[in-house]
Amino acid sequence: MTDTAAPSTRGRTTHRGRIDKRRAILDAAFVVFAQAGFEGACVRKIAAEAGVAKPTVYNHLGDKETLFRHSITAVAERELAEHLEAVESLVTAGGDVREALTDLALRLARNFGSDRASSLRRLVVAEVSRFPELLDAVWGPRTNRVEEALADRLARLALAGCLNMREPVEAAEQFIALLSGPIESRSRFGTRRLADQELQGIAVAAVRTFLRAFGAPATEGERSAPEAPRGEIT
Amino acid sequence: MTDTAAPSTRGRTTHRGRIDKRRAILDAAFVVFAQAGFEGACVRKIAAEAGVAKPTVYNHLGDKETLFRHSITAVAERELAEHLEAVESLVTAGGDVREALTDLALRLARNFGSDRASSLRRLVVAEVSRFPELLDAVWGPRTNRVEEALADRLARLALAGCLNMREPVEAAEQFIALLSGPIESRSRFGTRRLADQELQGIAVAAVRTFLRAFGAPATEGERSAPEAPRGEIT
DNA sequence: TCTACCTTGAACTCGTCGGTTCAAGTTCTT
DNA sequence: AAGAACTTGAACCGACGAGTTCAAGGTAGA
Repeated sequence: MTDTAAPSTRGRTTHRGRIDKRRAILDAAFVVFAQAGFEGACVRKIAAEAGVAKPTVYNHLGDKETLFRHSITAVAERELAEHLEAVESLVTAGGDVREALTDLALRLARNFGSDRASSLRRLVVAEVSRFPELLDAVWGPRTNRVEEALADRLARLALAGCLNMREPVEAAEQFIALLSGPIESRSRFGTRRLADQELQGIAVAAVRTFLRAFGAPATEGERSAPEAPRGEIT
Repeated sequence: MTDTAAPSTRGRTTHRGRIDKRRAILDAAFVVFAQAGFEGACVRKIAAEAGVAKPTVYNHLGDKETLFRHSITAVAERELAEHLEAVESLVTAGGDVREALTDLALRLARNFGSDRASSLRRLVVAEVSRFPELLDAVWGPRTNRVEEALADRLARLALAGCLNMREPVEAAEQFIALLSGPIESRSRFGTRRLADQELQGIAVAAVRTFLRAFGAPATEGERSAPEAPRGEIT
């Protein structure tokens, strides 16, 4: 930790080391902020975690506030991109709807349940009164961008006859809720790490309930049919 | 603000004023903590908000930490009691299941959406790493007590043939998720105050989806029947 | 080799906050 | 009236943290 500047980055162009240090500072800042909150974190600790001197931190990102903003938005963008990518990949390429939805649910659940995601959520919720503009970076400008994208996909599935719903945005909202709610609850606000098996259980349960509510009439026979085995994914 | 000690509390019995002051301090502490977080809040401000001198605060509740704990648990207990009371009142006394569930959902939604509740949630989420034991006060010792109580009620409804489910705890978890998820999302983490009409819409939508998934086969005709008007409660 | 930029560690300023002390009331009890 | 308990304002202390300054290197490019 104290030894920085891996020699591999030496022979590069001038500003290569700078960029590495900036990234290290941002990463360290997120770690320390996530653990202590904005007020509780001190810049000395961030500098130490980044393996960098304190003036260097102020040299790269002037304020503690801007440091906070940048470190948050950096991971928020990565997180949002992952969620969106998972949602965009929801297609019915001839396959089963339940399978596609379960796949999506599992990917989203793993994202939601990750340490980075829960730390990010905790931080933003905690400091939303001090930094209200961070909501836009994490969720999107006006409404939740993940829900929007999911609503688009669900609407196409409904048009294709694979689903049965009137309000795709409402259905998307509830799909996300069926996932994130239990994850938040069981992980006790991100305190307890959820095993992958538990995430699978939550995802399967969410999809089961979702399809019971919004499954297409064609596949309705599943409702009274004997349930698929519950714990694991087949 | 600077003028303290409303004369109305003067002529009481000796310890009456103490209790009033203690309560005022706890209330003020919650307000200030909710707005600034644990580290961000300073005792001077709490004392000022309570209309009380700073030593009085330390006289009643020694530490800043114990002050925090007490102010949080006080609010949390009231909140939890309200939720539990709402859940306990879920009975099917001959009436319609949808009506009873909608009633419950609306009461819970109004609780969730209140300023106190979202502030409480924000605070606990923010400081859960510093005060992990507060989760027990807010949620219950091991699992969410509201979900437990709701699971009991749902199980009885299922036994009475009004609902159709295998895992009442899972159904309860999802019912709560269908409520709290959209409320959290639409209120933007408690930043925006939700109008009562919006809360009604969320409650009705949650119950609709829940009954589509777990409604008893007897009332299944509702699934393809024309929807009830959506915005308001009839 | 020279120069310009970065980094580093340490010290420093300045403000704030948690917590205490104290003398001077104020109110209730006896 | 006497005394106990509580409150108050103000001052005080020690600690700590944000942000700056500075002299001493280090490194890259010309």
